[in-house]
Amino acid sequence: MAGYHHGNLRDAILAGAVSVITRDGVAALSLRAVAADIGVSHTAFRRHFGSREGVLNALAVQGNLMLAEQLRGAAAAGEFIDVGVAYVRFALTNPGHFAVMFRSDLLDNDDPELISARAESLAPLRDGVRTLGAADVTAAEVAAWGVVHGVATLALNGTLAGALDGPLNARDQAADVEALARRALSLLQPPTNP
Amino acid sequence: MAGYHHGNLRDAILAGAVSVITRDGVAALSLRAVAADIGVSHTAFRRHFGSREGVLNALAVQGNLMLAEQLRGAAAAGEFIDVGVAYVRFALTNPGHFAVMFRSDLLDNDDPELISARAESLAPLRDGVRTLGAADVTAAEVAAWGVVHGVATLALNGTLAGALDGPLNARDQAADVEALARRALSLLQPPTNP
DNA sequence: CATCAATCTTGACAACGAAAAGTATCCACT
DNA sequence: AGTGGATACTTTTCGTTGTCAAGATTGATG
Repeated sequence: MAGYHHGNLRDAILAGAVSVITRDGVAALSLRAVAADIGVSHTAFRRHFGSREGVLNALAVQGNLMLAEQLRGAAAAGEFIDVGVAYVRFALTNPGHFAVMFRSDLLDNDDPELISARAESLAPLRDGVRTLGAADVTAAEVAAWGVVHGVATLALNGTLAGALDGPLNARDQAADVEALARRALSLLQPPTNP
Repeated sequence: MAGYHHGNLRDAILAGAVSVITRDGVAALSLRAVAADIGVSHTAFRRHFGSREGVLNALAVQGNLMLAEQLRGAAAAGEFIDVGVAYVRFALTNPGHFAVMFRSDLLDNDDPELISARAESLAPLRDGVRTLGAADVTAAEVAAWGVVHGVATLALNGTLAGALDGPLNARDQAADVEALARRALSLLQPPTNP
């Protein structure tokens, strides 16, 4: 298995890249370092991804497909608010992927695979919002997506933990953020008196 | 004025960097290119900023101070929802700054100047939320900040325009996003029947 | 067992951020 | 007026990075 042909270099490179990005951010990603870790030459990735942008695109596609699956699962098991919480949970659980998925300045946004994967991941959230029966559907979609994306982003870059005094005290921060997201999302639901 | 001493190199570098980041993103920022544009050597910035991280920190501080001013102005002239819209407007008007302000992986987050500037920019938003009189104040803060930050982020990376079919048709996109943010924020206000 | 395409390596290149050491200009003090 | 020192910028060098062209190795197919 350790010969000239790696056998599963594509996945190995993606996994290595995710690990680095999770730890140090995408700016610190060195494909040469990842390759050295795996034990291949510094240009081995080019056959599979073409360029650095290709690696990030593959990561973004993979992340969107993973997110889509999570959201579909949450939609099947619960209601709208669970889909929103699942969005935040995905971001906190897969920070390496999430850090790349929306960085259009680092990606080839015309890649059909990426476009398709993005549509797939967004669909469950939009469907969930529809069940709210809001008067302004577009506004509700934007509000829901905005809240979960904003909370996820702010939590990941540490701003949320730094700014809010009370509930975010390091230990089990992921669970706290999820709970916070749930409380925030519930404000979007029309007060339950029909 | 065009001698050995530039006179205002610090501001010139910041302006040049903002321009590049606005056009091509922070990953494409080359301090050497900025220096060449200005007409100084490629290490001239080190006296003023120390390192590349120093430049980005200065940009983040500047951005937060600008944002704080905008939000204070909106708070003085309007109510909570105007503060939220001003947040989105700032992001769309100053994408170069906004792209750096929350990138903790690129910044020295222990910089006292940055910490102070961040607190200053966040205060008006938190104060505005308080006027809503929500039962769960923390949830309202997170929801409000999350919505405006999420909408701004999604709009800036093009995801919002790509995903929503209706209202975002390129032309005058900034105004459209602002209007959308206002509609989304209004969902956070308890329906006006006391 | 001979090809041949797929996969990985080698070597070279330009661009980048960082660092050390040097040079020019300005300012304060006499 | 002139001089000493601090401030602002330059030059040179270094290690690292992504990219590219060309070559070496392997496994599958006939």
